[in-house]
Amino acid sequence: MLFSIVSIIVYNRLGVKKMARERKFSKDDLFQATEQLLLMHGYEGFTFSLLADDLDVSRGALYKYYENKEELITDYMLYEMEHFLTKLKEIELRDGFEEQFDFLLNLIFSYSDIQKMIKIGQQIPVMVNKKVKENKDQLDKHLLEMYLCLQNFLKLGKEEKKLNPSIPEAVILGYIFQSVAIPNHFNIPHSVWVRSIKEMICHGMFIKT
Amino acid sequence: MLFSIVSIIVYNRLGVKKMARERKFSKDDLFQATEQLLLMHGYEGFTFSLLADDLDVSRGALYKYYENKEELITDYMLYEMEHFLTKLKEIELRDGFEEQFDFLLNLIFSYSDIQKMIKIGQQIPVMVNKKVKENKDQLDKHLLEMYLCLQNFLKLGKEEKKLNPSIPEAVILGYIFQSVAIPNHFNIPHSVWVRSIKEMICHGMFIKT
DNA sequence: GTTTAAAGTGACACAACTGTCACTTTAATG
DNA sequence: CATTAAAGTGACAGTTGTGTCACTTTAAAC
Repeated sequence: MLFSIVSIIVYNRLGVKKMARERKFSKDDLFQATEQLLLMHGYEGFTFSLLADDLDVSRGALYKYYENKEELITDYMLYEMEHFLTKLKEIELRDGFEEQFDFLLNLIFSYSDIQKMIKIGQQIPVMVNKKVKENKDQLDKHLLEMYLCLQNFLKLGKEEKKLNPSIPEAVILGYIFQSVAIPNHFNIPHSVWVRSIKEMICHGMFIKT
Repeated sequence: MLFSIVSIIVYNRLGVKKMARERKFSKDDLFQATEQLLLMHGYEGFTFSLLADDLDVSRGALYKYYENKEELITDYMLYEMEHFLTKLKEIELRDGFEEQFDFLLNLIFSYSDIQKMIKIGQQIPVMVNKKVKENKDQLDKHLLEMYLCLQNFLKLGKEEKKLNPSIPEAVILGYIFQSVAIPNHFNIPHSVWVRSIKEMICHGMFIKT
């Protein structure tokens, strides 16, 4: 059973306000630690023991909120995805394709681990329990919503006669999202890096002829 | 201690030829299973138990060849990298930048998991034992060699006045390698997929003006 | 057939993670 | 100050993985 993790105020059977003992960690603490440990150890390497140590609570305490790690991880992903989607929808406020492209690229760079997280999400077995299945279904719904939003973005690019029509939309979107995963082994300054990435996405590696 | 895994013929102290019992699995069986399980479960999820089950031998038998999974994994990676490098060096036999680019892209698509494997390689702790450290050092040497080979490829592109000089080499190479990792969610046919990716890398998503 | 040495087995002790639960702590409420 | 209920704890049993080792199996060599 998942309890309200936001509000500490709860009500007993008679509807009388009661205050519980103060939490040792906030929802943000929990999700931040989850993210960090997931990226560090991967899905199979992530454990409640690691998480409990990181948050400085006992392992048992975590089971008050989640029955197992799948439930926690999908819940965290849902949280991240909802934040990302909220931001992404602001793209429609930008005028013109190139403005929207700039916006999208900056957004993706500020959520640069989303690609890794999607992969980790795919590793989670569906049949763990009902809650996990619900979370995964919800995540799929959000992914679809994201795709629809980005289709509008590409549609604008085509209307403005800027996009090469012979390249499938899926390739363009995949290419844009994948770009944040390119490892900057030589520590090229961030501004140069982003500018170069943008140039590659727009015009490729060849000299304009 | 790592024994010869290639030849079954061994010699005793007096130099007399002796034949050992036949192996239940070949080096290829071993590495193929290792690859598959690594890609499926990731570094931390990979275990000797899984591997032994997959090869249909006892766990104990594996310890005859490798002291631990780090030793096995780095050995497998070295093997893959050496194969890849051998193939890559054939790039110099191709005439002209565009020919070489075609060759490189095809090669990378045929080793499409190399990107994932490099990431997994980074997760292996260095200080496990001497053998692991040696393998990792050797891997680094091969990565450098690979980079040098690719620098020649880019140099040719610049000499032929085809490459945009304002884009850092690391970005171009990063893009080429990363492109195989773009997930083909909509199952676009392979030939269309590769052609589109190539078009993106060469000229970007914008219409040529 | 006997010898030899590698290949393979299964059991052991140890360590880590899981899920549960009775119990303690805390702080607001009455 | 007694009550309440959530927050948190630590111990327990169960499972899975680790590394080792004495032992058995195999097949060539003599």
